[in-house]
Amino acid sequence: MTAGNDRAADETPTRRAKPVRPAGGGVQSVRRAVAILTALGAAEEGLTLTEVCQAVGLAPSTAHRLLTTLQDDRFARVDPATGLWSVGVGAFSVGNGFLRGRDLVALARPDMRHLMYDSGETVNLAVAEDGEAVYLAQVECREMMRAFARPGSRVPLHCTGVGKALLAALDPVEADRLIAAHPPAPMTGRTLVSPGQLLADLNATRARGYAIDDQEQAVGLRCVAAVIRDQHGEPLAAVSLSGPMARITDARLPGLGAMVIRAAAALTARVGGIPGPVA
Amino acid sequence: MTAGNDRAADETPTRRAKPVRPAGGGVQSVRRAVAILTALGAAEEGLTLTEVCQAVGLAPSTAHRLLTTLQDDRFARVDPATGLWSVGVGAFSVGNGFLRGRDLVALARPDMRHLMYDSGETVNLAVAEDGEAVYLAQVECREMMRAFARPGSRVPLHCTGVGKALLAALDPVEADRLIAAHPPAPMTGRTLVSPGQLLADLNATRARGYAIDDQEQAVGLRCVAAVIRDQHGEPLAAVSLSGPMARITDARLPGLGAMVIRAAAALTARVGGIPGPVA
DNA sequence: ATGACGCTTCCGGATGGTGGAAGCGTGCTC
DNA sequence: GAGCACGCTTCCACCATCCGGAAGCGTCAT
Repeated sequence: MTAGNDRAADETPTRRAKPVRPAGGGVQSVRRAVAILTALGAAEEGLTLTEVCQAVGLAPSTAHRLLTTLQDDRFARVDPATGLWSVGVGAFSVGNGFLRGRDLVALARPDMRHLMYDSGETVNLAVAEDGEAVYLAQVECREMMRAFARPGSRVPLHCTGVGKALLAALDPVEADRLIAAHPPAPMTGRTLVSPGQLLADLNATRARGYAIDDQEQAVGLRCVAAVIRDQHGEPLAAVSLSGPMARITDARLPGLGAMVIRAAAALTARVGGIPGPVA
Repeated sequence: MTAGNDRAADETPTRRAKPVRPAGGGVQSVRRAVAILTALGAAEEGLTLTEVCQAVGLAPSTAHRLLTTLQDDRFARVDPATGLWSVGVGAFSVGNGFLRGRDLVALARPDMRHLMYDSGETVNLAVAEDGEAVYLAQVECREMMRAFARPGSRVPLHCTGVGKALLAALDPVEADRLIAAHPPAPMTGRTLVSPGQLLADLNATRARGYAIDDQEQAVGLRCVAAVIRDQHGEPLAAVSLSGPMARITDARLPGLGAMVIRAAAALTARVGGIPGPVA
């Protein structure tokens, strides 16, 4: 929306030199509260009041008032001993409401567990959202060394198993648009950064039925992934198996790929989807 | 929700009576935004603007402005087709930050102490790990004779209150797998060793809401236990009350069971969990 | 014991929020 | 197909609400 901030003549010389809205019309205090929550959510261990102030650029009194307001609703909490603020249960409960409506996660969980038992590797479920993949759920394996992806965290599409599985299942023009909008950034030395390489890999993915991420996101991490489709045959989500190079060997790839394809097919059926019009 | 909107028909002639802000002790718009998010999170399928207004008692324009502000930060989202508002990815991502630093032991301690005072018996907290139960924390009662479980120690699932509470809450195939992997060993003359007995007891546990260990782990030791669930409704941990036969009499069992159920429910809420899909 | 730092509370001022009303757009009914 | 009704969205003037400087207080380190 065009921020119509130019209506008031603004002739007044003593006017604030901050006429432009940071990001358009909104409710300032709500926006600030959200920024604070986001900062808290990104923090590893919790933040002191001063750190919150630095993170969002607010006066201590303002930040404190917002924090205590959030605290009243359990959206934020403070450890009295350390004075560290962190995300509260309320935000967690509400955030999990995001998964409601499409009970994908609830439906997927049993299949994910079975897949974890069959393969012995960590299973992830992710959806595409705004040109990135968002992890929705994870079933961790019991190995000492295992991949960890926090539900809710975002990763690029071009360098992850789930991302490439989703991209490969999209309409090509849509995929091109997404790739153009989010230029592939190199994460490791093996990341596919040129559109040509990436498109070739997506073709291979389609042919093979599952995507392979061979240390393209993180060194030493491999995964395989397959797509779950909705009732129109369009990609809805992706499941992946991920683990260290030491366990996900070349020899195991076809077997793991078959497992993840089978699980994705089961999930597609479970959500009432149909296999896509395969080329 | 009795939306206590008292704006109309107030006694306020023209002047606020300078209250001690019984409920206004925060930032109004933030509080309202949080209320909206909570309403969205509780909704099964999403809410129309009008429903949001009714839920939180706001004017449509105000609710709309708050919603669009939240939408800018991805805390809320609207389906253009249906006009239904729901919780956005941003809230999901941020909310999951709660899991970092969700220290089950620290969160549980107050409730455990409370439970110990109410019951007069020793309280234990345990999680399932690799087919066994691991004690995480204990609040000891002040009786001379009391059960002792060292935090960190492992016990079998089949013969302990916490273990059976956890088993009973698991997916049946999962429970079967665990029982098969860890064949029930007899600890006392009363230990349930046959799978049939054990499964029957797990059914009884589910029906009753709490597990009973009647000298199945150690002679003279009885306990009751109930399960704590995570955000998916899956078992996360269990709390138990344990003591000598002399004090944990048949007559007290139902009362103690109710207490342990109540404590487990409180803990489930505290960790952002939801009650499981009851059978 | 003294200082320094950071958290919390308070308060006047004016910025930013509020909600009534008008303006659409859409989906029904007739 | 026309009209209607409902609900979403934008606009605007008023003023309640929120902002942030400053003072007060507790805690920790020197």
